[in-house]
Amino acid sequence: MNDAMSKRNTCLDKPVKLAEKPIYLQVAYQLELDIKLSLKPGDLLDSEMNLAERFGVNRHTVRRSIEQLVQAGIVVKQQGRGTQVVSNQIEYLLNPSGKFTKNLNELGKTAHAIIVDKRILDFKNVPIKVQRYFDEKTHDQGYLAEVVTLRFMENVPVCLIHHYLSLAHLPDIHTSYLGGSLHQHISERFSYALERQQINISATLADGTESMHLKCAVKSPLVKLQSINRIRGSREVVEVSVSHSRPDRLQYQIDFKGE
Amino acid sequence: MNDAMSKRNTCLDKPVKLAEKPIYLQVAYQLELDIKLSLKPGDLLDSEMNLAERFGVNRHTVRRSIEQLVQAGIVVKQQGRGTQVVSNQIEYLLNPSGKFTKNLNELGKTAHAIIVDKRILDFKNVPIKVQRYFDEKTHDQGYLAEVVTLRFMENVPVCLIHHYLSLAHLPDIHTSYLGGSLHQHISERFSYALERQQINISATLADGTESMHLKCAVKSPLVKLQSINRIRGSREVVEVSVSHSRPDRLQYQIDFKGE
DNA sequence: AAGAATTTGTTCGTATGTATG
DNA sequence: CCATACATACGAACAAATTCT
Repeated sequence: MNDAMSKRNTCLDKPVKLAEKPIYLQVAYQLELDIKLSLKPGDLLDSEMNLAERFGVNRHTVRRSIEQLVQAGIVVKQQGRGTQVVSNQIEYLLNPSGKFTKNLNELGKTAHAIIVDKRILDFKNVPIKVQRYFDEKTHDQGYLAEVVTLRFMENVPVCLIHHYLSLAHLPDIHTSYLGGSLHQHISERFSYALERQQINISATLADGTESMHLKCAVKSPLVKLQSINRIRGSREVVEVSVSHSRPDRLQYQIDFKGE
Repeated sequence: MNDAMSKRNTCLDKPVKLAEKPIYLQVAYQLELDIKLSLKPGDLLDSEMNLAERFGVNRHTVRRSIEQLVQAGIVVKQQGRGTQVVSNQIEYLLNPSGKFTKNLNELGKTAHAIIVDKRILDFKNVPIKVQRYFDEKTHDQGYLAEVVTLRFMENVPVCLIHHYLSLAHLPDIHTSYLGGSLHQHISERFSYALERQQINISATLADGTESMHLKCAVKSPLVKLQSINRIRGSREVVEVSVSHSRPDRLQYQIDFKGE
């Protein structure tokens, strides 16, 4: 890496138009190689200071390199702890019981969710695509709760979800739900077992908010799933959720019978 | 913004635990406000140096603030020129009226399809994600047929599909299939009834080829579905297909039982 | 349980390279 | 050629979160 720095020497006679890539990209490339060759998911990278010393560059430069890897979904950082190699894409099976957290925990993955935002929405301000799934009664009442959650797997944000919830069925959901598994909370507090009725599949580009939460680049592709959840055995739609997830981190899967 | 900096003063007597956000975020917020209030798309921001002076912070700090705006898609930077407010984001248009809803169970059975390309592939050149689903026997044989089809609905191209087909089971598929429903052709010619075993869901950005065939912009989001097809009742995988479809034209849907 | 050590996060400063007009 | 503006890189110091002792 020191070759790169020689560029800064003030030798007048050398018309070196090296046109090399910036150091931080070279370091990022080398780090990525190191990770592939000698590190497993979950391993911690060497500290920024050590890496800086090893590559003979400033700590800022290393930080910028690592930032590239974060953007690429290869590592995650945590203050006070370190920089951790992330496991490969995780496969997630779509089935009628939409219990995200539970399903993943059963896969042996640590999963959790935090609340990013919540509010009460006038029904008229609910996206039309969502409105259509709620029935007249709810429509008359005029309000829905919107809860935005961010879901993590192994401390990596993978999925930003807008939940639209019927206040008729779940009166204080926007205050009582404080994170974790939403469906479990609903089941415990309201004794409703929810089940998926339908899922719509689409794709979008990450906007500013999504890129911020999901730690991905603006305009990177996201899988968009809209799922309709109703009370088991009934036709009453209680929740419509719209999720945006990073395809590089989360691979949805559908299995057809036979299993 | 200078209040923020007073935090660094070494006044021992003030236990100010301001708990404020980092300066770069405060500056970013203020900049965003400025842009909304007094700048039009296309306008250039003040230079980093001026902004640094105005906010009383280091230029690095301003750079980091602006970086936030870049990530959020609010501005773009150009070396030697300046930082420009971006024209109102071109909203990705979901065309509600002209959208086709398609159930995944019917995928691959559509009638109108044309062949874009076909060839025999050495197994080693098959994408790894596809390779893994074919068993040893096919692997030994060493070749797969790749057929690329473009599917239309109402004369609009909606879906570009790469079919990877086992030549062991479908010896002359690459010459005998001439368009139309692929699964029907396979059923008629080889008496194999295919059934879908699994679907993987992802999202990508349209590349040159895809945008050409699908008549969409390069880098527009596409739904990517990989489906694994085997002979009904057996475990033998005969076809793996990877489809890219326009979410504005084609809405996939999964229904869970109860239907 | 308290404190030290470690690691990432933020901010300042300075210098030089490179693209634009 | 020159002035301007962004890009890269170095150094130093302290803050904040986590882990270890």
